[in-house]
Amino acid sequence: MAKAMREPTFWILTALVDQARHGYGIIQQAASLSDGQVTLQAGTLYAALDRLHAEGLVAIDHDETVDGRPRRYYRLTRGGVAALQEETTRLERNASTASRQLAARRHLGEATA
Amino acid sequence: MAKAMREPTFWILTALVDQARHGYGIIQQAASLSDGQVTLQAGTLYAALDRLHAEGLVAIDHDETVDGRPRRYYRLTRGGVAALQEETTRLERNASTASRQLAARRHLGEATA
DNA sequence: ACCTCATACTCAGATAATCTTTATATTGCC
DNA sequence: GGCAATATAAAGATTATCTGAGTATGAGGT
Repeated sequence: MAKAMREPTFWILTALVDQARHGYGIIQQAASLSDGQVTLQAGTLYAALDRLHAEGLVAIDHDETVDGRPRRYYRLTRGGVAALQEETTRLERNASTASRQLAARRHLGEATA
Repeated sequence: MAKAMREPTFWILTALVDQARHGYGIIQQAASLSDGQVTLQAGTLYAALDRLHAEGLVAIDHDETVDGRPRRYYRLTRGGVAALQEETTRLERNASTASRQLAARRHLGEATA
C-alpha cells in the first residue's frame, strides 16, 4: 500500500514550500496555515527534520547564530516538492472517494445506527 | 493537534459506508474504491476492527457461518459516519492548503533545488 | 529583583497504529 | 496432489509521533 505520510510530516513540508525556515518558524507557519489547528511538537519536528533530511526531501539551507543560539534553516528539495505534490493529490482523491460514498449513503435514508 | 486517522482506518470506514461487510469484503471494497491502490493487510484490518469497535465507530452487524468458517459482518455506527465525515473535511482542507502553497511557489520561478 | 512568556533546540522514554509473519481451515481449479 | 482464493487470528517488530524534561537568552510586567 502506498506509504502514507503522517500529518506532522505533511505540515512540515507544506510550511517549507514558499521559503526556507528554521524549526520554530516551521511550527509557526504550520499553525498559521491551519488556522491554529496544528501545533507541531518540538520533539516531533526535529526528529522529522532529521528523517526528511536523510530521505532527501529537505535540505539544510544555511545556519545562523542569533544571540549565541544556533538557528538552522531548512528548505524543500525537488524531491520534497514532488513528494508533497503526490501526497496532496492522494489526499484529494481519498477525500473525494469518501465524499462520494457518504453522499450515496444519504440518498438511502440512513438506515443504520 | 487534531488526532489524525491513519490511512487503513480511513479506508475501513469508507468501505463500510454503504453496507455491512465482513473482513475480507472490506479488503476487497477498499481495493475497488481506490482502483487497486490500497491493499489492506489482514493483520492491520482485524486489529483495527477490534479497536474501532471498542471506540464505538463500528458495530457488529451479525455473524454467519459459511462452510464451517465464521464470518463476522461489521457496519458503521452514527459515530463512525460522523468520524469519517470529519476526517474527510479535514483531508479536503489540508489538500487545498497545500495546493494553494504549491501554486504560489510555481509563480515564483521555483528557485530552490 | 523576580517571574513569566516567547524564542530555539535536544534527548530519553512511552505510546499506538501498522506491518510482517505464521497459523488454521475450506472450496474450487488445473 | 498442489495452488490460489476465501476467511480469521495472534505474536513480534517497526516506526512516527507524543510527552516531558532539560538548556539557554531576551523582553516585558509587577
